[in-house]
Amino acid sequence: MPVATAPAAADPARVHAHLIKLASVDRALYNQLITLYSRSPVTLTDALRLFRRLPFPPTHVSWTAAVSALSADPDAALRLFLSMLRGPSRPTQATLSALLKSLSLSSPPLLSAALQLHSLSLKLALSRLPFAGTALVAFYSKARRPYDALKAFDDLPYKDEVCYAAAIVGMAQNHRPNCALSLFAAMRAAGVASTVYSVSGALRSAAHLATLEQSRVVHAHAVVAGLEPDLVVSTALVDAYGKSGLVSDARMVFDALLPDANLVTWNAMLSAYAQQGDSESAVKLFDEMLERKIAPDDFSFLAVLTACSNAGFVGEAERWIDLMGSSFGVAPSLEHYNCLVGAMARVGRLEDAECLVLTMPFEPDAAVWRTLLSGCVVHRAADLATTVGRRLLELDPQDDSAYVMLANIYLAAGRKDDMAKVWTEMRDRGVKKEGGRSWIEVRGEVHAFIAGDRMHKHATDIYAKLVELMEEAKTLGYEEVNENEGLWYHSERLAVAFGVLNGAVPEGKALRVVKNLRICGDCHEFFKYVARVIQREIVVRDVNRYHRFQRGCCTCKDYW
DNA sequence: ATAGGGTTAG
Repeated sequence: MPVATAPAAADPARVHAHLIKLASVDRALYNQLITLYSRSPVTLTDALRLFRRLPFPPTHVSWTAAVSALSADPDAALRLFLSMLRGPSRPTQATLSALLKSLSLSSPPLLSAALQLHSLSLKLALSRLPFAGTALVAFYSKARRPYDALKAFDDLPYKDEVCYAAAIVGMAQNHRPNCALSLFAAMRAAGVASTVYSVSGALRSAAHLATLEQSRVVHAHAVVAGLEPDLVVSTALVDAYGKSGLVSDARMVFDALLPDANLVTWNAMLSAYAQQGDSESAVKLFDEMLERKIAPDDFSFLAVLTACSNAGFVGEAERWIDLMGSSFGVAPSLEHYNCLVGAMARVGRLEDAECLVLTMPFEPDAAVWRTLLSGCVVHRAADLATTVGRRLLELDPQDDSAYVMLANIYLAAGRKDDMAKVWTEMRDRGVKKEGGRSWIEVRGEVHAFIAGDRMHKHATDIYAKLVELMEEAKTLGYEEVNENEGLWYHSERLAVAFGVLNGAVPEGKALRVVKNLRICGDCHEFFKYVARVIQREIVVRDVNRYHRFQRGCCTCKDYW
């Protein structure tokens, strides 16, 4: 072995000289050396020097190795690529994929350069080759062009596990969870092996949809494929179960990998508790994290503070804000303060919350005003809502939720004229109310509802069941807050009524509904009674958190 | 020889 005769590693300059002597006898070795040196930032300049002083004219492999070495600097990589085109060497799919990767690292990704590269690769008949095609899929995904990414994927005549993974992850990144999951299913149907990449992409999508069934299906698949021990896969599992409301399953996966859990894993578990408003478990886990010498980051504190906010623990939230900067060196951000505002608003300390918003070390953004306004909704503070709503609409006149909240507050306060003004203003500015949508998973199938819709094939049964539930709830003491018939068929009610229909959800199992907006106050009240009527748990995940209705109570303690 | 895909928050 010639390498065995190399001088001792203690003298890197001599090792270097020796390696070059070895390489000069073989072009392949020389090109490999460029790559080897480019792997570490310390030797990166050596890699480029090697390329410039090649003892032979650079081949397409040398060019590709050099482009790849420059991937952290897209402009330089691009310039090098252009000099390649001026010479006799033609780019291959390897060159294109290296350059595309580099272009995707720039923020924002260099789209126009990539488009030119794409057209060049079409001309050279490279775009349908696996490496170039996959690089295109990945590039368009990172450039937020999911449609182009899918087209590049469809163009590939042979789809291997890497391009499937790129497409699945790309759709997950671009908030196309249904698309990502059907790609995952298609991949399995085509007999293409799943990998840690495709599985984590699918799990991220299942997490996005909060679909328990899909999380379980992908989990089972990961176990069979032997991918569960992978840290990223396990972390994605913790997150998917957490988001789907199965905190105990999330914890089981978490405990199984505990010695290896990294910061991201701990944060995923923390935010699972936060979404349930389970601040005791969140804080307990946080302490365990410290015992294991994992240093918390801004994200960890955001999870803990979200838990405090959801639980309405003002004092706790104040302590954490103070502590994170003083004891952990993590400066609180506006988002952290937003949680404290949320905690105060939830428990009805609206003046304190307003004072905090005006005096905190950050300029409040629309999200903060929205938090405060939603506190005004819960506590029916119409006067404060007027000023808060104005500030919010100054910052974001297109925020449909602001108009809706204001109108609801005025309605509850009997100020019909003010309410009418809000609706008029909304219409004049061309703002459309985001429709409430709810969905429920039944036997692996997702059924979606919008308020008042009769699109479902069992609509008649669903409405009949709803009336029945209503009557029974009333015998237990349920009173409608507003004599407003519109509430009767809110999307979340339709979803629950469907879940109660014969055998839709197995006996004794909780009904799990996901809603795109905040759950309506009257529906919230109604579900407390329905849970008693049907004698099982109703779980609703709205935009903010989980609500679990059991024995006439909700885990949010009516703070939300 | 060179080259493509991953987890928390929004």
